[in-house]
Amino acid sequence: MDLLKGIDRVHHPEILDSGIRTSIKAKKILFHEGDIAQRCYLVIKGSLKLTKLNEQGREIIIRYIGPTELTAEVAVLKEKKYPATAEALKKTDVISWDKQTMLQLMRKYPDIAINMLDIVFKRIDDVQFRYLELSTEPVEQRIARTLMRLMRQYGKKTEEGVCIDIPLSRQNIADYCSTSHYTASRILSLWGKRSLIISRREQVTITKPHKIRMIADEE
Amino acid sequence: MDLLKGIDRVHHPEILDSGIRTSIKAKKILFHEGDIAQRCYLVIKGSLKLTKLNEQGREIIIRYIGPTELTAEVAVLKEKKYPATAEALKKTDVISWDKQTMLQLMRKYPDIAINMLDIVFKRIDDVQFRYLELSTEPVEQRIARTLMRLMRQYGKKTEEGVCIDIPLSRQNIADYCSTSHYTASRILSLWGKRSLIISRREQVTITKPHKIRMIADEE
DNA sequence: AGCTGTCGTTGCTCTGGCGCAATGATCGTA
DNA sequence: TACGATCATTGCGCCAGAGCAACGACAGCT
Repeated sequence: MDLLKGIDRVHHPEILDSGIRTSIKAKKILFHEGDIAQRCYLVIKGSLKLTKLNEQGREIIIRYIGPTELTAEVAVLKEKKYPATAEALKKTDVISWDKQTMLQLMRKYPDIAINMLDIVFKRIDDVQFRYLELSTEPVEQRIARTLMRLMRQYGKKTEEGVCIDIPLSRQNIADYCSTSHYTASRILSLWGKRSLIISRREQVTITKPHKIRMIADEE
Repeated sequence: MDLLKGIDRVHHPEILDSGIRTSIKAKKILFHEGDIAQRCYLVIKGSLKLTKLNEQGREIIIRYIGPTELTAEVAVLKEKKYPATAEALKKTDVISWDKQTMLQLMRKYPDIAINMLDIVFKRIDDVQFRYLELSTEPVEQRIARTLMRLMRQYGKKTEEGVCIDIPLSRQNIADYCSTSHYTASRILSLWGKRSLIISRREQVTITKPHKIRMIADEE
């Protein structure tokens, strides 16, 4: 639990209970880009997709958010807008806090504030790195890196390989690494033929992680 | 002064004096990407260029940092690395604080912590927006937006127009909006012929800001 | 003044990847 | 089980922009 790192387990219930537990149905929107940020959210179960739209209505995926991850931290400050839209991929449980409650918590447990800073810095690092990637790496490499990222976040071992356990269309992959669904499809189907992955409708299983990693050229 | 917003002027000297004032010569490096972050910096006079390198050694510019702006906030947390390299464009004066001092300050003046959060959230917003831009807008538009940004940050009124008052080569512009210096040169020289700008060696003056703004297509 | 090195410009070529169109595969629903 | 809707695949043409090469302009140094 990123937010509670370093805090004695005894206090966890108090902290979590001070928020409101809600459940969002699959494909429902939790908050919209541009709305005034009222609450920040911790995902307990399920998954969110965080996206932004440009003026022409093209969607890009900022990231996926799974259990134990926090989002909309910006809600702790006043008069801020949500910088992106969050949509539930499946039935998703979250705990949310409004500004006052979260600030009180941070005052009582300063580690929460530190952890939040830590989360936020990691976020910056992440976007900046992906920005660098987008500037300088070709699509194939970006897709490979995206699969590696998703594998680490959502990978489930199966007898076929590591399955990325969220609904993941070619369009989603394209939106996540800024390409077209045509290109995403072409590359995935190529990798499928080479047996690096098994690709089904809205689902990818990685059978040769090391090979994908080589294409990603990490480090 | 972003960092001191909302804090009584009486306390400013104490806060600023608790840091160390240093001067960096033009073209000298203040900190390197990847080094352990020891201090965070407030620019008083002059300017910094913040860059990242990819594996192949290609440079991208994250942003320029001018007076009253803060950088390397990440240094308040332990064991963090500088996420980018900062180089002085000209002789630049900064005030810097180490982790302990800054944390003490934040404890004594909680507004500093709030302001820092605010700065950091603005940073995320910024990168995410530029990421969206890079994904979806053509080069010409990105260059126009970059010029608008630099104009707001470094614009000086002259009789010719608004001059961007930092050394700014075509290569710099290219690194800032992820294109090649060839393309940057072609576009700037086109705009020069249309008298939207006056472009000299390492210097750009915008004579028709509204036209550039139209190309940037802001809002 | 002349030399050297950096920066800027521009014609040319080449290609990564976009987007259309057509088709096939699979899902949910009645 | 049949049908519409969404998702995936692939051949094809096209073009924005990268990169090379060659040259010009200007700055700083001796």
